[in-house]
Amino acid sequence: MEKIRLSTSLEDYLEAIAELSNTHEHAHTKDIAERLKVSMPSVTSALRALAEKGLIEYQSYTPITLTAIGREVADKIMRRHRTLEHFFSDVLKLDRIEADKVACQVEHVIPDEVIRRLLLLADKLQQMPDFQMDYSGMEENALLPATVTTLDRMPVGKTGVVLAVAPELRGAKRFADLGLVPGARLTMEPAAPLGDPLRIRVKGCSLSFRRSEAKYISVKLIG
Amino acid sequence: MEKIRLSTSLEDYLEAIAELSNTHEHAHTKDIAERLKVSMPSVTSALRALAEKGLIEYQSYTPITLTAIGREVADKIMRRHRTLEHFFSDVLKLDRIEADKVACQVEHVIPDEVIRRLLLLADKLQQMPDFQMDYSGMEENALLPATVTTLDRMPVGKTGVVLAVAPELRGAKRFADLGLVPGARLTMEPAAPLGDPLRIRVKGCSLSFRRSEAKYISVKLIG
DNA sequence: AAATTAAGTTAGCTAATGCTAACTTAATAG
DNA sequence: CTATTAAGTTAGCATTAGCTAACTTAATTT
Repeated sequence: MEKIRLSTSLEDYLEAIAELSNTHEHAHTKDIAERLKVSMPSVTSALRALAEKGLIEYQSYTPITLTAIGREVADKIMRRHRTLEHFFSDVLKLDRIEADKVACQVEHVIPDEVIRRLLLLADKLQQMPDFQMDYSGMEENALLPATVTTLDRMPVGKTGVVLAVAPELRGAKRFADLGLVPGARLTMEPAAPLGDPLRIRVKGCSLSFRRSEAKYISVKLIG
Repeated sequence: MEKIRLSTSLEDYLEAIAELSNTHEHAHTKDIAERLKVSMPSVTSALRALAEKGLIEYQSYTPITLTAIGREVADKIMRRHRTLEHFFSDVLKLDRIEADKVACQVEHVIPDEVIRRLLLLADKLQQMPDFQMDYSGMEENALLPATVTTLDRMPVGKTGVVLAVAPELRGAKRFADLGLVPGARLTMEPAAPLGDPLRIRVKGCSLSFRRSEAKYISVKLIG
């Protein structure tokens, strides 16, 4: 089997066709257009493209049918979609509509392996009956809290947890040996007058960085 | 402040410029091209587009600078990126490079609210020292397991957990009252000869569906 | 300072995806 | 069995985003 590369939008069309041919007798141009919120001519050209790739049987003014391969590809797309939707709705507690919308976007760009892991995570969490997430807090319009930043932006006196040290940082290994590893807790110490060589405290020792170096270190603020 | 709508690719360019102007004196066309793996002329036209939107200061053959707004927008994009990267690398245990790559794709299509929830989830899990995920199992090339499907595709005799019942299903409420709610465990019973009215057992009672209706019910297979 | 090289730009092409307006086919209603 | 309407298509245009080839500007060598 050759690998069939579909663009985002062709994946959407194929998915819509598959779903419509489940519920209705045939997938109609108009229904596809409505579902994907595009014009009918856009659908027509998408159909031509899908037919060229052997995913659907298509001739003008004639009902559309999925080929065997088309069916297979569509199934996979739908499986991916449903898995993501499940994660968004059951783990992240988005409402159905939102979960569907996000899944619809993300499904085109996320590798299978990541989906597999999301599913495993969802499973695991579902098997822990005492696990309860509270996602409330300024709901809809919340600005993304600035909890994840880089070291150079961290205010003096604050404490954070190291998330990652970019390998591009010169001497990253050396710093790792000194305790600057993901998970380590660090505190920003009062800096030099100009604010450039900045100092942090990690596991008892005190390290100093140029501000330009500090950009390479991701930190999650605590408290 | 007017909301600035950036395309996926312009977001990438802006992000690259912001990162380069952190590490290097200025962001150079060539460096941007290399980082994003595009040709230099592509960069030039992107620069023009960004300048037009007031995000960068740009004149031919002259060093690029971010405007105040550009800086702000770039910061937000980078924050989103880092938060996703954090989730993928620390929760889903993807390696740095993969986490970065996936974040880079997903960041363009996922709403802030979802990112916020992912961050809250990551936090929570990090605060549970005994929580350990095992994502192993045919690593890289794993096909996505078909564990999430729809009811109509479920084999006879198998058991599954209801994930969701699409509101489009006629009589969804009635079924919910009978126990068909997310989380409920169900078993597929032997069906009629033609396979059409299919029967399932949920919490002691037995329900039957037309195959076309069953499409609306998402199920995760168990075992 | 002239010559050479590297960086950056312009011009002009292609492909994907969408649109509107105009046309053709098929379906439906008298 | 026409006449009308609805569905579907074609033609032609616009935008985004990328490319190569050719040119211009800036930087570097000698």
